[in-house]
This record gives sequence, structure tokens and C-alpha cells, in this order.
Amino acid sequence: MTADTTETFGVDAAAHEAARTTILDVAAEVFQHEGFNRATIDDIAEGIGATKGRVYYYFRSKFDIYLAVYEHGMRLVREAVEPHAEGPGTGRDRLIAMSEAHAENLMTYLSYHNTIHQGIHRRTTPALKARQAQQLAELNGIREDYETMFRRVVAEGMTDGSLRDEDPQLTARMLLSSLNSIDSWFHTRPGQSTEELQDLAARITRMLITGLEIQ
Amino acid sequence: MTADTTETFGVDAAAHEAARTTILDVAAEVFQHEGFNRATIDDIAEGIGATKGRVYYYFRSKFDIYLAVYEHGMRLVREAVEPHAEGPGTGRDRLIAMSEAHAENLMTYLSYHNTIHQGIHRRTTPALKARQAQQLAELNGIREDYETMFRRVVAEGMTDGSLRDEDPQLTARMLLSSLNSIDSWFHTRPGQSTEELQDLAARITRMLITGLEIQ
DNA sequence: GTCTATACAGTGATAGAC
DNA sequence: GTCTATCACTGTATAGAC
Repeated sequence: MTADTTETFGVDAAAHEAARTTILDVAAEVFQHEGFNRATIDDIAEGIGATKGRVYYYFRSKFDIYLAVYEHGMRLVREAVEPHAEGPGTGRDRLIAMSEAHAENLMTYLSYHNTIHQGIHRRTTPALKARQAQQLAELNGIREDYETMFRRVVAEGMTDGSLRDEDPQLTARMLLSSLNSIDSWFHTRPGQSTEELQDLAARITRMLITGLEIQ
Repeated sequence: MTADTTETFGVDAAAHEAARTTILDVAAEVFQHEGFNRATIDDIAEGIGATKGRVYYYFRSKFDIYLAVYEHGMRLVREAVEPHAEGPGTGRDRLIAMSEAHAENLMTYLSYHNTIHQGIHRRTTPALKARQAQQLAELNGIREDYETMFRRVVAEGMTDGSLRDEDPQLTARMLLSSLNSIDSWFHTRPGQSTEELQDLAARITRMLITGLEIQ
């Protein structure tokens, strides 16, 4: 195999990946606005200016599209948040940084997060194939690891005295589900800047970590 | 019309209402576990030990069942929470009482709340009839009024100095969506007592109002 | 690669017997 | 009132032309 064929192969692969991502972006939007079940492949195809045929060329099934949205969304948020979990600060400081990054990522990639949170974990029509069930289990595992990371930092904060002593699992779960609940009311506005999102994320994080009371 | 016929009419009406409530309880469970769209009328019928015929005798359509679940769930939570909105305490004190009552009600009637939060507000198959659209708008209005009540108490707490000054709308919305996010992870366990639920509701409320930090 | 045409299954809703 | 039987329709997925 020559360098030329390798390069050609790489270009094709990149184009293929770009086409997939385009479909994912549209699919996440459709899933967000219609819900996974109501969303039709025709809707997604229309969103990319094509027909079913193209969608089914890149994805084997509707559920596989959901899995790909799930995977992509989790990668985006992990890349944004995980770096903040380590570092010199107290548990509280790191938890604030993680929460702000999580909230900002959620508002930025709202449709991906919204789709993930729809939780298509029950029986679909028809029963999941073994391959799909395994991939879904892997993704749910990644999500659990992500929550475990929060739990670990919470526990460290309780040990170093920066956070009040409570059940770390309940605390982390409540913090994350509260952050995720943003997608039940947040709407993307046309002219919103990154700074606005960061400010909103910081205010929300302050509510959750510091509380609503006068200090 | 004699007293006898009135009484008979009342008994029939009560029996009719009881039959409807039985269906609603089962439907809320099915909607919770399968999602509104995946849930079939056959599933609901099986849950009450009957066939479709009985379900369609009491409800005109699947969407009407959803509306009835929505209405019933909202009535339950309003009856539990609204009394705490008035009273002599500070805004903070009343907000805590309301939040605890809301959380406990949510865990007690988990399937109703979960169904409400699925938000079937988009196009369903086929398009909503005018009657259904109007009832849905009314129910969404009731939900907005419910949130407005929280926002009012939040604003009073900021005025009386018991709560930190922030946007009351954002604060109330975040508090309510955080409380509602409980239904994304809470699972009813067989032997759980009312006291356990109240304790959990109190701890969660403390996290949200007082925060996670050392005071 | 992308399209059109179609098979196929699942399910909401109705009709009519009992 | 509750059932059985059936219709009508939607939407996933596939086959094959281009």
C-alpha cells in the first residue's frame, strides 16, 4: 500500500466522518424537539436535505443514530469537564469548576444532552440486537464513570473540609441531575455569546454549591 | 328527581370515577416505564386485567389518558404544597416547607410526576383536536401558575433578607427543575416508609436551599 | 452514494356481539 | 360495561435502479 492510497483512504474516511457528524447534529436537533420515538428518519433526512437512503447509508438503524449521538455528546462533555477534576484546589473549588464547565457544555450542545437525557434504555421496537445492547451498556458505563468522578471530588471536598458532610453519592447525583435539569427550560437564543453562557453557568453553579441563602 | 335517584346517580358516578382512577394509576406506571409513545393501550389494559374495550369506554383516546394523568398529578402536588406558600415565616422558611412537600409528593406519586415531565407538548400522531389542545394549554397554565407561586415566595425571601439577591425567575425555575430531576434517578423501594421519604426530601431540600458548603 | 418504491409490523381506534 | 375482531394508518427498514 503506497502513501497515495493511504492518503486517499484518509480523505475518504474524513469525508465519511464529516457526513456522519452532519447527520448526528441534525438528528440530535430532531430528537430534542420531537422526542426519539416521534422523530422519524424522514425528519432527519429532510434536515440534511436528502431522503432516507442517505441516512441509511451512514447508519444501520434509528437506534444506532441515537447511540452515536449519545457517544458524541458524552465525549464532548468529558473533554470539557475531566481536566477540572484534578488540580491543586479544594474539593469545593474543583467541583465548582467542573459544574460550570458541565453547565456551559450542556447549554452549548443542548440537543445532544437533551437526547442523552431522554434515556432510551427500555425495550425499543423491536428488541435490541446484541450488538446494540452491548454498546448501550458501554455508554451507560461511561456515564456512570462520569458521575463517579463527581462523587470522588465531592468526597474529597468533604474530607478536606470544604464541603459539608453528607452522603457523597446522593450529593453528586443530586448535583448532576440538577445541572442536567437545565435542559428542561433552557432555550438557545440567536444572539447569545459564550460569555453570556459562562455567566449563566456560573450563577447556576453558585446556586447549587453555595445555596440560595444569605451567607 | 327524588333523593333515591340522586343517590343512585352519585354511587354510579363514584364507581365511574374509581374505575377511571384505577386506569390512571396503571397508565401513569406504564407511561413512566415505557414512555408515552412506546406505551400501548394494550399495555394499560393488561395492567388493569382487561382489554382495550374497557379503556376506550372510560377514555376517548390515549392522549386523553395522558391529559387526565397530568391533571391528577398536578392536583395532588398543588394540594400538598400550596398551603405552605402562605404563613408567617420568612420567604426562606416557606420555600423550604414547599420544597420538602414537593419532593415528598414527587417520590410518593413518582409515576404521575414522571409522566408530566415527559412533556408531550409537541405534535402527536395525528394532530391534536381543538378540545385536547385547549385542555393541554390549561394544564400548562396551571403548571406555570405553580411555578409563579414559587417565584413569588422566592422574591419575598429576597425582600425580607432571608434569601440572597438573584433573579427570582431563574432561582425559582432552577429550584423546581432541580427538585423535579429527582425522578431521573429515584426508584421506589418496596419497604420505604413515609418517614424515610420525608427525611430524604429534607436532605435534598437542604442541599438546594442551604447549598453544599460548610456554613 | 443517493435515490424511489415497497414490504412489513405495530398500534390507535372503531364496530358490533354479548 | 366489556369483550373480540378488524380496519386504517404510520413509519422502520430493505431492495434495487441510477
